[in-house]
Amino acid sequence: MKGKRLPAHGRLEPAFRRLASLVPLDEAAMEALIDAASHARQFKARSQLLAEGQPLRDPLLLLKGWAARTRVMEDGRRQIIEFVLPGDVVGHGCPTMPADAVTLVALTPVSLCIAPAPSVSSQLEAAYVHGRALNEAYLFGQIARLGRMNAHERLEDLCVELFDRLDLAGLTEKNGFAMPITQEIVADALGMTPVHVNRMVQQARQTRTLSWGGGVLTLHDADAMRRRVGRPRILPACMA
Amino acid sequence: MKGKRLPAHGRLEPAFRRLASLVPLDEAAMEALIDAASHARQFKARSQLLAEGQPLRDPLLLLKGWAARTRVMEDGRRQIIEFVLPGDVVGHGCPTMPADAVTLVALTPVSLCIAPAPSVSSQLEAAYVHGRALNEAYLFGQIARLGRMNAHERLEDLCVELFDRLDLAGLTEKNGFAMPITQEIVADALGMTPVHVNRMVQQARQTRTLSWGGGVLTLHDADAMRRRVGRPRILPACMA
DNA sequence: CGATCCATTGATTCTTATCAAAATAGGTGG
DNA sequence: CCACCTATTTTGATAAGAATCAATGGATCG
Repeated sequence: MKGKRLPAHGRLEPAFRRLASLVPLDEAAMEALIDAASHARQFKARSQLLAEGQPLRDPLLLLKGWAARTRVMEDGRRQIIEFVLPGDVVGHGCPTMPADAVTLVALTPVSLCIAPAPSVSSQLEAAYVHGRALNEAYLFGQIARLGRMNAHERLEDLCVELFDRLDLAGLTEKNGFAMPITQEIVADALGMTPVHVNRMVQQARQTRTLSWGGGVLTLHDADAMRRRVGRPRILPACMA
Repeated sequence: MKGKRLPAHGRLEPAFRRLASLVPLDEAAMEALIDAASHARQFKARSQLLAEGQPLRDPLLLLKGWAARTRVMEDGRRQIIEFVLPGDVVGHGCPTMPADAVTLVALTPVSLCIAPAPSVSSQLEAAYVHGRALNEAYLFGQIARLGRMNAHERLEDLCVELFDRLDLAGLTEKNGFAMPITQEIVADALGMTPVHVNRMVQQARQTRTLSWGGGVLTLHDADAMRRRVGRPRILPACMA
């Protein structure tokens, strides 16, 4: 397969585009990705992609749709640990260590494939490393959000994180992006009740901070918001 | 150096003992650890061990004392992302990616050394992998704690986590352990105010759930507590 | 002995959860 | 295209949980 046959960067599959944003990928990497994607599997929303504590043979690459790692308590309280977006790799950590007590669920219809082995290209490996580092940073962000921000700040902070993450995959347009999840799911991520999320959304709409409707979320001033939540944009090293 | 010269398991340096709990270590690993520890550096409480975003040449191994990764907001709010305890390795992630916006600070006087390269022994490498996996699980635990538990549960959950983690390093006695940090620091970890932490501690004392005083924390029934917080004990794979 | 840090207590306010219900949107089959 | 069903969003009223403000008491350490 020749380079000519690869799609132009602007039209890349979002998941590939995100990886290529982290580290420019060579042809070997692209071919491996395209091959892996050709064996992708589809899952319905709400399907459990990975059971709690299930050991993971191969790391998975999310191609399309949104997923989340969640933890559910006995009484039903649910916490989303992290969102998994197109281009994210899950299960890089430790194949032998199923201690996580965390489940991977599809939040929307999802397309998944096995992540090509890092050995096919050093660029691909570097992209994985950077991806892991970014995801760790997002985890830290989630902790700070839950621990030290109020409801209003949490919502803004999450919106900015989602925007920045989706932007790496080319899944944003100007100041907005497709937001395929419900307020209830946002509540599960932010450690709040759906009712309160709704109130915060109302408030943000009134202050013209954001619009959210019809499955599209728009940040009216992403930079101002980023400043307000004290979160410098998290970028991979190669773009800093 | 011969095996005979190695200290008996029961008298191992806690940091080594923790690593050895994850994966039994061979002589090469032990020697590398002992050698690394001989170049350890001491730091005072509150010293900043790693500045925000500073790239990390070599991963560090904490030998003695407690540290924490923290994030501080502009207005002074502080969140402890995770505690770093003896035997924990910091900076394994991604040497090239300083996007973290997280700082490593000593909570007590601390002794640190450069973690021996995993290449010295496959057992050591495996121990690192398991250590990373455990630490990721602790991170997830922290998120669920902050997102979905009330103040009382958070305190209990953290106590159980600390107990289990210290136990791996042999730093517990029966049901208790040395607790070298203040309620204010616990508050920073639990996303609460020091005042409220204090109230929860009072309450836990009255219900004879725990004792905390004179730098020692005792869990009167760790298993019951573990059940109450719905947290199966997190163990490395080799001990499950 | 003063100074400082930490733990503790009380009074009050603010935030967020909870409960209940109405309105809206989306999807399906007729 | 409509009627209907279900999921989601929205609104209101109230209660619980945690923060805030303000002090006091107890240690410990030069």
